[in-house]
Parts: sequence; structure tokens; C-alpha cells
Amino acid sequence: MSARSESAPTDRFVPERLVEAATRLFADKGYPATSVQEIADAAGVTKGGLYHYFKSKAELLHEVYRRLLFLQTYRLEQIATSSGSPAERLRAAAEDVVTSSANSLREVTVFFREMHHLPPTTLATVRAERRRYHERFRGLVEEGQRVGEFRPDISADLVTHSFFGAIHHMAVWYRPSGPKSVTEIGADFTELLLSSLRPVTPAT
Amino acid sequence: MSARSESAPTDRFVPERLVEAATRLFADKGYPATSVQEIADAAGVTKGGLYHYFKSKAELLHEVYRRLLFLQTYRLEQIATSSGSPAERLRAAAEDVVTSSANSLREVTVFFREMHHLPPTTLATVRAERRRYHERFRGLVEEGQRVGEFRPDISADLVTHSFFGAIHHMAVWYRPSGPKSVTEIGADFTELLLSSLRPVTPAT
Amino acid sequence: MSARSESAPTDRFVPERLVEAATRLFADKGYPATSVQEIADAAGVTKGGLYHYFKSKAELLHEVYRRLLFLQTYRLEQIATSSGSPAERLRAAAEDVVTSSANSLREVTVFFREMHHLPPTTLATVRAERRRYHERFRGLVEEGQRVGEFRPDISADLVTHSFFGAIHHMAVWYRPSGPKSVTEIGADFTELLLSSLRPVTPAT
Amino acid sequence: MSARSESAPTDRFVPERLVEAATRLFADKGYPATSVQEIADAAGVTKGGLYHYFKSKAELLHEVYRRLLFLQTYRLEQIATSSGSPAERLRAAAEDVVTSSANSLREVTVFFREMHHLPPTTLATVRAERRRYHERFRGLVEEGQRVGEFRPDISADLVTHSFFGAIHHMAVWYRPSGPKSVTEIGADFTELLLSSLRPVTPAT
DNA sequence: TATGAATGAGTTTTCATTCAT
DNA sequence: TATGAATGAAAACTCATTCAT
Repeated sequence: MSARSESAPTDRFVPERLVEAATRLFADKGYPATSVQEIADAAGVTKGGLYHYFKSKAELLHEVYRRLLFLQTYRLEQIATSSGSPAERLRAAAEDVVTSSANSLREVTVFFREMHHLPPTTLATVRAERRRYHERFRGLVEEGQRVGEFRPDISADLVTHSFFGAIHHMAVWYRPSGPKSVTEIGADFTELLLSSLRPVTPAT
Repeated sequence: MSARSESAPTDRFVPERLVEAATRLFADKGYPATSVQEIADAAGVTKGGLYHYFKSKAELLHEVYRRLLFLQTYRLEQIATSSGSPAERLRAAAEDVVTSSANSLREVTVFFREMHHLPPTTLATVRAERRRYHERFRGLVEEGQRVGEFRPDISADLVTHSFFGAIHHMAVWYRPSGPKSVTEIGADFTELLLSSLRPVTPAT
Repeated sequence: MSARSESAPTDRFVPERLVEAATRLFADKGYPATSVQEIADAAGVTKGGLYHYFKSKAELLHEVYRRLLFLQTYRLEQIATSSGSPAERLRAAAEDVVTSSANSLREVTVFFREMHHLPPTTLATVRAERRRYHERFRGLVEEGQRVGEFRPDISADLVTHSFFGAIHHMAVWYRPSGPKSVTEIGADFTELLLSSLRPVTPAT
Repeated sequence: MSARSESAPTDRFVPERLVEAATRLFADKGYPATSVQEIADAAGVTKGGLYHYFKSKAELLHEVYRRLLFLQTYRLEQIATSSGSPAERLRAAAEDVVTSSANSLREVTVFFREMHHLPPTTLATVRAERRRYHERFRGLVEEGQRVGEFRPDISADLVTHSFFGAIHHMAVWYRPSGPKSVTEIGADFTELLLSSLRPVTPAT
């Protein structure tokens, strides 16, 4: 029913191709600098065809957000509710965020950089969901602080903001072709995060 | 600070007003979504007047970068070459970056978010200077690792990337009207940075 | 009234619903400002469905004209050929035009306002039929003038034009919810028409 | 300062030419069916130039209304406040409306036929002014009824509506090249109007 | 009989920039 | 030094119509 071969823009369904093209172009040139014509061309569709599936350019942007949010929220939820100590779960969550973000670099770039171009209502929804996501992650830090695994005198909020800032920033410097693999970078980032949370007087 | 010129006093501030207006608008709406007309209006100048001082919209964007880069580079240089242990200098540098970034939130926003709209040559220059800045900061980390003040098994490069990612991300959540002062946030961020660098086996 | 066909009962009314929806939308927004999609939506049909019954948007407009012309011509013919003095027949005709127009306000609006959007051949037909209608009505006035019931020194043509102009204009000010009933307005209009035709020296 | 020669579209000022072109095209093809491109072309200006003077297509339509309303209101006011019996003033007003409308046939056509395409606020203004105009004219009829010059049992409101309907309708049948001059038609229309208002029992 | 995908030409509007004054 | 008229290219979006199914 779906893709029988593995290349050519005519594979996969049209809306799929449109979202992919849009993601790539938005990441490369920014949302306002990308024309609907370019998206249509890149997806091998006419402009009219694009508007058959998405009622505006903004709706395409929204779709990029929906997909990333859905994916990330789902994964974090899975990890946060699994068994293991807070430190273990935070470690798993951090590694997962880093690797999945590295694999969706374009989406991440668009997410942070173009957010202010979302229509107001959509923006509110997206922000609310991102806040929930933030709180979920922060919750793991707080849990660890409560049970004594993490330094309690460092703001869990700040740690979370800092961590996601670092993730977002990956889009600026990380290149899949670079010297380190995604897994290594995930491990490094996680180590850095946990390192900053080590208790001042280690349990003897 | 600049221009001690000889023309009428109202004249002297026109370019200044233009850059300020442009910074604000670029931060609020993004570079491509801001029209030259809006900038001129916000600065109380006609479009023709704007083109008298800046030969293109891109040049205005460039100017925003020049100012921020100049300022930050200068301050970091001062601190890095001052006396004190690496840890002391890193602390001072980190605090300074946080507070000065918080005070120039709009410039920082524009810096990271709109960079890809710079004309190619300017972009190359800006990237080079940012790389130097990054290396200067990373150097402080490496120094501290060499003298044993910081954990040596954490990538100095990653720490630096992470830190600047966090700074940039401030523009997303920090509001001057929020509960914490700039100084407090600077202290917190710095503590977080240094905490992550604490040696695993504390100096006995 | 028409179509005693043999297909499914829901089918039979689709074209009917389409013409009604089109009439309403053309009257509200004008012919060019109404999209085929809107008409289809309003009739609860898909666009494809609409094109099954009408081969173009223009044909729908044409249909609005056909119906109104058929109706009005038929009624005037009936009245004009009935018995009674010219004044009596003119009175009956006028009352009938006013009331039937008031009951088909939307059709009347479309008739006069959107006529120039008819395709050329249709337009010619419609104009010819309207001219016949005009002449039929004017004939009644002229008859009355010949037999001395009406002032002979007033142009029958002008009276007719004026009367139909007034009728058309009803769409601008008349509202079914207004203070006067359709019958009252019909009586008033008729009185006004006949009043203007009264002989200068009343029959003694 | 103004037109030195009497033809060529480059004479007169640009906004003037644009309004004239718009009036003609709106009258010929209707407002929605007229493209901004056509107006610009007809006025010998680029589309950008058009938008330099009028901020939207709707504003051009509005301008057509402003001019006609201003003109007609001014003339009626002059006549209504002049000396003479109500009948004399009504006669003067009617003749003037007919002739000035005949000389602005296109404006009149646009006025009645395209009114519903005005933006809501403008529409409200225009309707209010038209209502004042209507009331002014109706006032003359009422005055004449009060002093016994006109039949009191005919609705002054209906007479006024009817008269303006007839005027509007002129655009449908009147051609400057026709057999009757504007003045003759004005006289005929006026005679018709006054004829309908003659008292039933003439003053003996 | 009816659908919905797709097209391509056309719509209004914006905008960075130039230039005569 | 500054203005405002003018341009021309490009933007987002709409729409009547066709057609395979």
C-alpha cells in the first residue's frame, strides 16, 4: 500500500512529501523566506495541489510542530513512567532526547527558530504542550533531588532550560558527518547533565 | 560612544534610532517578515532617509551583529586576560555573558535566529568571529582542566556549546519582569556550569 | 411542479437545491464573488456533483433567469389577455408584478444586477425576452391612452421603464419583515402608477 | 497646473486617472470581475503605482461613491433650500437629479449595483448618507402635501423610492446617443413624478 | 451518479529598491 | 540630507474546471 521503491519524489503520499519538503525548506531558509511555490516544487506538486491538502502555509508549519511534539512527548512519557531510579530515568530520557533530536535536526531547528510565526491560537497550543514537556522533564530532576541523588541547591528549572537550550543549539553546530556519532554525543550530553547534578558531598 | 560629529544634533541619532528599531522589529517578527517601511516608521524617518544611511536592509542586519559581536568579544577578552585562576576567570566570564546577554536579549535573539539571512560574505565573517569567541571561552575550560581545577574527562567543546546554547535559549523563557534578577540568574547559570566541571574526586 | 421522474426521490431535488443555493448566494454576494464550491456546499453536494447537473457556473446563472422570466412572462400574458378595461388590466398586472417580485426578491436582485455576467448568447436571449415583456406592459398603457383612460401626453415607454425601475429598486429597501405587507405595497405602487396616468381633465 | 491638452491618458494626475478608469471598468464589468491589473493598465500606471495612491481595490470603489454622493448631496441641498413653492423646488430637484445622473451614468450604475461590495464600515457610511439624501428629497414631497400642492394620500416614502428606482434604472436603458436629449428626459421624468402627485380634486 | 485529487491561470497585495527633485 | 512617486518581481491564495475512479 505504501512505498514500494525507495527514492523518487513520487513515492509516498502527497501530504507526506509536502511536509517533508516544507520541513527541509523551513530549516534551510526560514519560514517567511520559503515560498509556497518552492514547497510545491520540491514535493513535485502544483501550488493548487498543495492547497488541496493544507489550507495555508501556516498549516504546514503547524504540521511540523505536531509531529515533533507528538513524537517527543510520547517518548518522554514512556521513559518517565518506566521503572528505575530518578537518575536512571533522567539518564535514559536525556540520551533519548539527544539522539532523537539529532535525528530530527531540521524539525528541531524549525521548532525553536520559527515558532513565532505560528498563528496565535496554534502558538498557544504549542507553547502549552512544550511547557508540559518541560515540566515532565523537570519533574525527573526534582524527584532525584528529593531522594538525594542530585544536588538539591541547583534550580531544577534552570537545569531543564539549560539542557533544552543545549539541545536546540545542536542544530547550530552538529553535523551528522562530524567526528562523533549520535550515540557518543548523547552519552556526552547526558554525562554533562548528570555531572552538574552530582551532590556536593558524595555519599561515602 | 561613537560619532562625535559636527552636524546638527538631531541628525546624529538617526542611524542609531534605525538600528534600534531594526533590532526590535527583527527580534519581534523576524528579519524577512519586517519591512523596510516598518523600520523607517519606527525610527521616525522616511524610507528614503533610511536608504541614505544604510544601503540595504541586509546592512541593517549586519549592523546588529557588528555591535553585539564587538561588545561581547571585547568583554570576554578583558576577562580572559585578567589575573586569577582559570576557575575564577571562567566564573567571571560566565557571569558577564549571562548578564550582558540578558540585557541585550533582543540582539541575542536576532543573533542566533536570523543569522542565516546575512549575505554570504558577512555570514562568513560573523561565523569566524563567533568561532574565535567560542574558542576563547573553551580555552578557559581547557586551562582549568589542565591545572586540575575541572574534570578533564568532559569535552570542553561540548561544555562550551552547551553553555552558549543555554544562553541563547534564555531569550525563550527569560523575562526581565520575572521573579529572578539578572544577577541571580547569572549566578545560577555560573554555578550550574562550574558544578558540571567539578572534578570527580574532589581535591583532598 | 416539473420533473415527475423515475429516479430515487433524493436525487430529484438536487438540481432544485443547487438553483436555490445559487440564487441566494448570487443575490447576497454577487455572481463573480460566489464560488462554485460555496454553491455546492450550500446545496449539500460535492463540486463534482454540481458539474454533473450543470456544465458550468454560468449555466446556473442562466437557470435563475429562465425561471424568473418564464414565471413573469406567463403571468403578464394571462392578465394582459384577460377581459376588462385597459385600466383594470394594468391595475391587475401592476399588482401582480409587485407582489410576485416581492416574493422573489432574490431572483429580481440577481436579474438586474448580474445580468451582464451572462454569456453573450444567453444575454441576447434574455434581453430580447425582457424587451417583449416591457412592450407587453407598455402596450397596456398605450391601450389606455388610446381609449382615453390615461393621459396621452405622458410617454408610455417612460412610464414602463420607471415602473420596472421602481420594482427593481424594491430589492434595495423592501424587507419582508417591514411594516407593510406585500399586498399593501402592491396596492400603493399600483395607485402611484395609475395616479400618474390620470387624465389632466378628469372625465366629467 | 492641470490638463493642458485634452486627450492621452498621461494628462491629469495619476489618482484622477485611476478613479476614472476604475469607474468605467466597474460599470462595464462589475467590481469583482475587474482586476486591479486592468485598472492600472487602463490608467497607464503600474500596479505598484496604483497601490501608492489607494491602499486597496475597495478604496477605489469607495472613492467612486464619495464623489457621486458629494456631488448629488450638494446639488440637492442647494435646490431644497432655495426659494419657491414645494412643487417648484421638487421640479427643480427632479430635473437636476435626472440630468446629473444621466451625465454620470457610470457612477450611478456602480453606485447601485456594486454597493454590496463596499467594506462594512464604508457601506454603513454610504448607506447613512444615502438615507439622508432620500429623506431630504422625501421632505420636499411632504412639504407639498402639507400645503396642499400634492395628493396627501400617496406615501411620500414610496414616491421617493420609486423615483430613485427609476433613476437608477436609467442606466439600463438610457443611451446618450438615443433619440431624446438629457433635458427632454429630465422634463419627462419630472412631469411623470409631478403627475402622480396631482391632487385628486384639482383646486378650482 | 458521484467523488476528490489535481491543475494552471488568475487574484490582490507587498516590498526592496531607485530616482528625480 | 531627505522626500515620495514609481517600479517590477514575487508573495499567498482562489477558483472554475477536468478526470480517473
